Amino acid sequence: MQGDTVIFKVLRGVRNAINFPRLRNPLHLVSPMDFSELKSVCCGCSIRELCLPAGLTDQEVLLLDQHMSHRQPIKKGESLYRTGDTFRSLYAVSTGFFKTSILHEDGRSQVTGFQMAGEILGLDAISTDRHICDAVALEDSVVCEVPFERFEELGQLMSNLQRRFNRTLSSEIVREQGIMLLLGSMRSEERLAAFLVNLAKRFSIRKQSGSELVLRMTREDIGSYLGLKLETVSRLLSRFHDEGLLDVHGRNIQILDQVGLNRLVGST
Amino acid sequence: MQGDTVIFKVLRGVRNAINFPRLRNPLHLVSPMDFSELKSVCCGCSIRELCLPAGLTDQEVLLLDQHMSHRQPIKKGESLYRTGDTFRSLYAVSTGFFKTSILHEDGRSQVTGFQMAGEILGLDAISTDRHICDAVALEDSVVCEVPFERFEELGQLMSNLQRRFNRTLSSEIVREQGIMLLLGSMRSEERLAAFLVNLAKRFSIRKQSGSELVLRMTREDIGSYLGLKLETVSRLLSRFHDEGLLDVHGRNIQILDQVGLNRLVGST
DNA sequence: CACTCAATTTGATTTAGATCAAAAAAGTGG
DNA sequence: CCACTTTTTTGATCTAAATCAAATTGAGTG
Repeated sequence: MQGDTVIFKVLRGVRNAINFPRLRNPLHLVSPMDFSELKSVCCGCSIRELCLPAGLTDQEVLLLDQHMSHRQPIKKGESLYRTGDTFRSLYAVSTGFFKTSILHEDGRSQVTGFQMAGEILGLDAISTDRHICDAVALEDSVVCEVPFERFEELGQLMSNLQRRFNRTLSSEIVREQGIMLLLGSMRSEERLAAFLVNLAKRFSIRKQSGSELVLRMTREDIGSYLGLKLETVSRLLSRFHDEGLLDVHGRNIQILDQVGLNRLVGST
Repeated sequence: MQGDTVIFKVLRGVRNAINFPRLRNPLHLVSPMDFSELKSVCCGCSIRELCLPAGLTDQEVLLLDQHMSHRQPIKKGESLYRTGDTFRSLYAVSTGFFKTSILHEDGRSQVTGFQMAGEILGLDAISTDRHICDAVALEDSVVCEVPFERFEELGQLMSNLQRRFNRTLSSEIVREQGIMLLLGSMRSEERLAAFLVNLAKRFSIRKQSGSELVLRMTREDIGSYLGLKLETVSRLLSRFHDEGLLDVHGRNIQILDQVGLNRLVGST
């Protein structure tokens, strides 16, 4: 294939250009390349800058690419991983929408996040080598698998990548702190408003409309995420609708008053 | 000083023994050593195994030591850092007790954690280079400052350290998920019971009594952390006392029925 | 030691959101 | 297209925890 030849050339360049320190076990670098693997997962990806490759040079991205597995499709409703599964890989959402939820012993469960294109799944599993939550696709999706052992080795080669990854992990800590604040000290309407504003922001960063939201999750999922019951979520949506903040048609929600919604989050 | 001489010898040994790859800028390794810095912060530390050096070899710990700043005392009530401060260092609690809290724009604040010996402060700041919470000492404490830039370089040298650090970050993510579960789907009594059980466990790991807790924080701090009002915390403590689960004398709390307390967390 | 200020406890009352219930709407598959 | 399940909405009622209020305890300071 023509494409592969080009990439091969560039790769040779990368090896020479990047002045990386020697690995203790550099076998995976000097072994003959498997061309079937050279799918250039990241290089042509439209959301590169929102994902793991963010901030890397083209050459570094190419090196990262080499260590990624194929893209993997996940059908709506399927689990990417489940609680207790041994952890081998992180997953970057390429397209689609996921939810993660933890299970409490007594059957209760709580949604801990919704992930869209560019966001990383599985960061929590690094600590114990086992997944501690379930990741379920809420629509037909595609993920990029990142075998973590290889990724850690690559981090040793590319300080740039490692630094970015430290930030990725730290950002997840910050995100969760935001939810702690939301769950611990906001009233129901503030929570829902914050949720919608956040969702809209993330959609618009991805070049999708920041006002026309198509929710992929049920009211129950939203409620679980926000520490509310589904009835409360439904009532609040109706109220926001009545107040002219939103236009609600089932899971299609249009934000009519961005400012008003933002005011709800910050105040009271 | 005699002590320094010994350490110096060992350090020479370390340099030769550890077969680390070359750094792009290895200046800080070959520059003449600053003996005043050689305090051996970690090596003799009793909580080494609970802290950043966990799992490192003696020689690796010595190398880490070389990159740490002095121990730094913090008086009760003082801030280690505040929201908005630029991030330069992580801090490992050596002795003492801290709380971290985030401030909402509208003045509301929420306690996001309590940190004791061996636990790391500042992980959330990596993402933005600014601290996003306040860290306040709840008793006279001592912290070990870990300049983060140097630490990242060291991570590039010692894959072992970097791997451990990835886990440290991931553990923090998991810890916060636990709190999300607590805030989102537990009733007040379960929250408080979970809090006490967790505190007791962490004390006992540190060779302190796992049943005689001396709380360093106010009822309001506890409430803020658990998403409850201080009156509720107080009432619950009184109730647990009446039910024979605890012996409560102000901030001195003795756990009388560990099993009963654990049952509260898991069930209902 | 007494004084002051902060923290804690306890009681009475209110309320936000949960729970229970039932109808309406939207998917889904044969 | 129809039968069937799941999801969503809306109403009536209940309750856990918040709020308001006041007394009590405790810690720190001149």
